[in-house]
Amino acid sequence: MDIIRENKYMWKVEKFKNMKVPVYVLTDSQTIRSQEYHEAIMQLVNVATLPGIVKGSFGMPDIHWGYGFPIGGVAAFDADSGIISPGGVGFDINCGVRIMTTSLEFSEIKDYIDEILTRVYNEIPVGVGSRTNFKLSVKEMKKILNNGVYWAINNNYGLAEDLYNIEDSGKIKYADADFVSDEAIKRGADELGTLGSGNHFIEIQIVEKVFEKENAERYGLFEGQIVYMIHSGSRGLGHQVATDYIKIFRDNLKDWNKKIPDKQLINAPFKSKYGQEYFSAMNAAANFAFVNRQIMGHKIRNIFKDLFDVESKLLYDITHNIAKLEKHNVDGEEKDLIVHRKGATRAFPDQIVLIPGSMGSSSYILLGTEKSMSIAFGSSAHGAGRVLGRRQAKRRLNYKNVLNSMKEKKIKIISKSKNTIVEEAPEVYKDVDSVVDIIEKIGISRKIAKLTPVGVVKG
DNA sequence: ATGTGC
Repeated sequence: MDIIRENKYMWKVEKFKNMKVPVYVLTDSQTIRSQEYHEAIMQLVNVATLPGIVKGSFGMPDIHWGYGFPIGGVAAFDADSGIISPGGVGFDINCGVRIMTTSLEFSEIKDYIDEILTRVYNEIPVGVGSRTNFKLSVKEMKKILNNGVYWAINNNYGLAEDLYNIEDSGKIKYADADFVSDEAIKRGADELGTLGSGNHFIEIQIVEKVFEKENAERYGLFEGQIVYMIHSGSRGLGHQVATDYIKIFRDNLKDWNKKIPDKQLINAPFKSKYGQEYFSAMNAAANFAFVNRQIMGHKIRNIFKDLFDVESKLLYDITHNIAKLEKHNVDGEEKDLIVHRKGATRAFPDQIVLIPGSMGSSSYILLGTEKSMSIAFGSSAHGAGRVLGRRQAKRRLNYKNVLNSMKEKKIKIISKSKNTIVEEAPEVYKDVDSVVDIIEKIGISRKIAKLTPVGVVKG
């Protein structure tokens, strides 16, 4: 397999064998040859063989191996002749990031970080299997799955204005709860407003640096400001939807999937019965995830209101695990496409892009660009990308050292699991600053603000 | 990511 240089930050694998389009990887010359890239690029090659794929099989700078499709991959399929695949979305449907801003400066809250973290930890269930102590009825769950954040606003979990600041207003219209299994609904019924574990987090952060003053001001951002970020998804409900439809496709679309180069790329024609049913269920799970982050954001907003008498503003909430029906210009022709972004963020012109770091490392607020539309269907990266697997992390790092380095950086942390701390330590990820620098140099997003954590809640 | 592994 030859990887050729297309330009300074774009690499190409020409079509060979059954590939319908080339592979394009957006990154610099240092990372392109690394081991974790090699596996991911092989997966992008496999994706390039799938029916109806348009233009290219794209890798963002943070790509690494995932189920079927790599994490950090973007692939768009013709809505009429193409496919939809659960592996191209990921198990955590609508895993995403929410950022909320306050009018506070760090100096005003620096003595209260522990108190904020303790209250967040006490009021929001975190960790593996985190549950609320109430169970929603099936009827209520279906309302949530169909109406997304509109349900939350109607039930006093937030302000009406929040709807303007969520991707798709927190409600994807193609959702249909009738295609979500009883089992998935059951799993979700006591998981609404819970963080989960792994790379999910709640952080209190400082705006460390503003890059574009005018744009920062437009969004009410200033250096020294306190903001908070939530990184979470659709919990067990989304996981169950993915599991259910992978099985449904296996049971019912055996012939259709005969030629896929990897079993994990199992898919359905988008316009088919099974394709549409997965699309409806996936969007229902996406709405659940929007509400999940809405409820956590609302609770933290109330904690800040109670402690400091300030109102927080939802700046933006974005997903980085989803397949979306979008119109894009391909070779001068407007086409309806089903754009799979798995560990990739939509980055339309002038739209907020959020890139979360991990524990000790920084997070970023960026803006999408016109140029991103002409590269990978208006997409950008979603994080730093792992360099160490969970097992490797446990072998090379230990809990005390990770905590000490957090302490040296003056970052407070509350966590449910020692394992998670080691598995999600900053050292386990690529340097987020360099990933962000690359996406800015490529031109798919522009930096608006860099955020540094002062307090972290982990599962 | 996940009531963490078929």
